[in-house]
Amino acid sequence: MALEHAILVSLQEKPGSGYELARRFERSIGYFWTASHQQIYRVLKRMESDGWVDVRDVQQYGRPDKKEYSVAEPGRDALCAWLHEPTEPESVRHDLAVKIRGAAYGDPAALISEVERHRQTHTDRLTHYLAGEARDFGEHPAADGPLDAERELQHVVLRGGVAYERMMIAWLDDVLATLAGFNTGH
Amino acid sequence: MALEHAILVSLQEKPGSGYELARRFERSIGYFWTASHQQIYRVLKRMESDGWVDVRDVQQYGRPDKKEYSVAEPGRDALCAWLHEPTEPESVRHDLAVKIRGAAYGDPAALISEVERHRQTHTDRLTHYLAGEARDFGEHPAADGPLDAERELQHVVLRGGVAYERMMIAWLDDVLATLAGFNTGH
DNA sequence: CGTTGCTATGCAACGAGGTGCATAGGAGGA
DNA sequence: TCCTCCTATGCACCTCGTTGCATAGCAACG
Repeated sequence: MALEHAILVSLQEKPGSGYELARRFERSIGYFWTASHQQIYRVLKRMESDGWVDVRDVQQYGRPDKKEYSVAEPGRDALCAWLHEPTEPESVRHDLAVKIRGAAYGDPAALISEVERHRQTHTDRLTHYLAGEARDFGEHPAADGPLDAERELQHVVLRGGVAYERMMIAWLDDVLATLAGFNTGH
Repeated sequence: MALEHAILVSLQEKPGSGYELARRFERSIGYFWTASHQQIYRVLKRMESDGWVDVRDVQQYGRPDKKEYSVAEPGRDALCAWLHEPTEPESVRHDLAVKIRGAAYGDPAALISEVERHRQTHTDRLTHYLAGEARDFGEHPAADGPLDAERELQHVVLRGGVAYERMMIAWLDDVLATLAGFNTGH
């Protein structure tokens, strides 16, 4: 029930079309909230009919026209209200953890390549995050970037991503060492 | 599409009823894969009609009778096959991260109690994990517990949970320090 | 006896989310 | 010219998951 709010935040940071939002959900926002373009278009329709966002037709040359969405007053109110109500769920779905526990009843060695693949994904993301951090949050003092609060809050969320990836890489190394123990007949 | 597999893993570790599975999904397995009892009963029905699990009526005294499920041959095969196919999604849904980025357009101070509440939840979970680790994976050598592989794999997953909670607590402290910076007008 | 609470199973309805497909304009290459 | 790819929007269908409710046995308490 919070995709609306993720979209509101993204549109506050910068107005854009459904397509552009979908691209943002493949990076930045997408690192802690995933959404497909179908979902985004559907929710944007609802938000528009609820008056949360305004739409503006934008003609483009060299590419199809688009609809640019921006946050309307009721949308800002809804976002503000959401910030004040508690968030509980944080539902978790770690396929890999289930697989690791399940490996005891199959072939533990078969998991090694899978775990290594996940490790690679996480090192790639970490590299990507660190590059983004150096680019957007280097020592230069804000310059023409976003406001201080916006900027610092984006930065602390990014640091969370960095911490998460580092933790995962260290844990996957632990998992690999454990799996290796079975091969060498520990 | 992996609740079936999570149930298979849990039933491999120990056969049980839908109700008992629901309890397990409130702890242990539930720490990395959530499921409600309605979902579990529905999926168990399907797994039974697919021949993945066997059912046995168990009469109980002092409490209602139950159906005890255990993994059948096709279920073991399905679990083994799943272990060999790659897992990609790992879809993420971090309300709190969205809220933190959104706080720039509302009242950042309003988030402090929310973040502190989350921090408390994570310290509680960490304490709980560490207690479980000391209980189930203390220095005593396996004793009458599960097999070595099963035991070690359960342990490495638990260590993952511990690492995750520690990372979250450290990050939430970072978030709180950042939010405090706005109050003191850094 | 009625109430509360735990064990145990289940249905109905709804909304969220994913898969697959359709459409359409334009760019660039074979 | 056809093919492929990128931008851009959208529908239809189906599954997953949540919410709310219903049933029923038994225990403990007042």
